[in-house]
Amino acid sequence: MKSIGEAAAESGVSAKMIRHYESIGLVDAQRAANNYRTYGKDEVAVLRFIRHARALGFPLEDVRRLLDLWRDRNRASAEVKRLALDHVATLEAKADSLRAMATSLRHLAAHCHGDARPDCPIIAELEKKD
Amino acid sequence: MKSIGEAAAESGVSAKMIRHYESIGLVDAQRAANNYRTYGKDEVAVLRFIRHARALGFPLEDVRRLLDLWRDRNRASAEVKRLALDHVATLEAKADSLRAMATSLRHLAAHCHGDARPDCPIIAELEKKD
DNA sequence: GTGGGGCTTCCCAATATGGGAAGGTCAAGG
DNA sequence: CCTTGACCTTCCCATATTGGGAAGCCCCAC
Repeated sequence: MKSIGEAAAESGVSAKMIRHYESIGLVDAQRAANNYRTYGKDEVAVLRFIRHARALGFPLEDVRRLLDLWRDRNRASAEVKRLALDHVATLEAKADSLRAMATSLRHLAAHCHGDARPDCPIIAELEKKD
Repeated sequence: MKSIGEAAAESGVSAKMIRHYESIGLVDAQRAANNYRTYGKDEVAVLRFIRHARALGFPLEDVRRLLDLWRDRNRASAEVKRLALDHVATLEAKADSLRAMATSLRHLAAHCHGDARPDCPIIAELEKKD
């Protein structure tokens, strides 16, 4: 049985986050006689799973569903796939939005002298009346 | 002189946000005898400026600097340009990060049957040991 | 038995936006 | 004159995720 520090080192999830995930019901922890949390291999595997899902940008509520599906041996892979593709759509929408901002701003900046003079199309765009 | 509701309608910034921007010192408001906030054309122009900057993804701290530069008639456009291009870099980094997640996940999903069977490469990836 | 490192809980911080309650103000209309 | 409704005020709370830090307990090594 590992302490929270060991579980953190093994799973790559900070102790702080492990406690947080427990507080929102994503992970379980046994308690030793001294009230310290203890973790077995299963819990560490859950933590690693969460870390991987987070690395793919899944919000914690999605992670919760993924964990449920993971534990469900009778899951339909269709459900996992739907969850994943919905998330992909969300990611791509956000990426598109950010890239659109970047492109607009880059165009504006391209026309800015960028010297000591005050006039600047970026500022001009921001102060437009529409 | 406009009320906060009128300033909101004219600027496209919600009354809630106008109050918030005031609380963090981005905007100023005069008070009428009844303690209601009042706004002139200048303040509405500031609010519009903020909305445009936010639409380009500038965080409020950047907006604060942009407002200072806007008000400074002796500004060097180089400063505005640097701020903008730094922000563009941030936006593109985030967009790239999101797109990388989307691409990985899309590849995983492409190999998922997506039927009633439980086995799924997405889940398999998440439970990997590394 | 003391020091240090790890553990506990609890509060606060950041981001930006909004919901909603409780109460003040004002104009219109019965 | 009084009510009603629309607008304003302030204050608290919520969202999502991660971290910093304090105060205090636990245990091992020296």
